Amino acid sequence: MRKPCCERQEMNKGAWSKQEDQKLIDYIRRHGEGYWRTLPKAAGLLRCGKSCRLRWINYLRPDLKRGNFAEDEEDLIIKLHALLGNRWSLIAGRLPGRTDNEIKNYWNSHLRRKLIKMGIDPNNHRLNQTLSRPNNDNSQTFGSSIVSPPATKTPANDETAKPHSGDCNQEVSDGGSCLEDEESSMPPLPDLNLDLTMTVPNLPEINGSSTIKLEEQKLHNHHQKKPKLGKDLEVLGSAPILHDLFR
DNA sequence: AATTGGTTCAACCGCTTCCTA
DNA sequence: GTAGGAAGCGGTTGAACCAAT
Repeated sequence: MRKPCCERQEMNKGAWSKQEDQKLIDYIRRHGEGYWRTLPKAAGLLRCGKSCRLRWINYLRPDLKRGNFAEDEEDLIIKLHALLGNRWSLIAGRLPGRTDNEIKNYWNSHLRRKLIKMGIDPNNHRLNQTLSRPNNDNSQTFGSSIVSPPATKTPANDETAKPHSGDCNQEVSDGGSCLEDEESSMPPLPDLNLDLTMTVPNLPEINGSSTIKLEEQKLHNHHQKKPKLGKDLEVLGSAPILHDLFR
């Protein structure tokens, strides 16, 4: 049996009050991030550690950039989504000041619709079959062989979304690497201009090594305790397609 | 002014991954 | 090699907000 995260009954839930925010900010200023499990008690908060972490990461962190997404940010998200699927944290790693949650929300509320309007399937970033191919024959059509970026988990394709499974042995990017693997047998992608450069201030130069540096910095910021970026880091470093793109 | 329907986004939940003993 | 705990991730939910009627 799995223990619920907030097993104590007296835990607060729902929206955070100003006082709670302040307590969390004060505590983290004094002691730094991390140790989420013990933080709430130490900070005098009636929240579970998970909740504190989320609140800090998504809302209270001082380096957050809040506000509307710039056009180049939109572009970058779309391109990264095409490569990585719903790996929001990885995508967020390339957008300084943006959180995975924010990007995920923005994707679901704006970008998805935008792509649909353009006749592009947001799940696989290909031109909608109905538009591009009136003759939708069957599983042979590219629809089924589409690289489904790992993302869109449905019971049916859930497997491909899981790192361990899938036809693309490399966890990564099931999206990315599959994309590459199947590239030759696939119909051409709509011109998404997969040039992943963006003019955002503070964005470290985008290339293989800086990519890794960025992630390493995250590690460093995270109390020596190595978060589970290992795989993704590896992935980013090794995925040929990304390697090339970020060179 | 009230109601309704759509949208947004903060927060929660359940699962996976990683680390350590 | 394995089990347990902690952290992290992505999907989902629901309250708040907004525009249309």
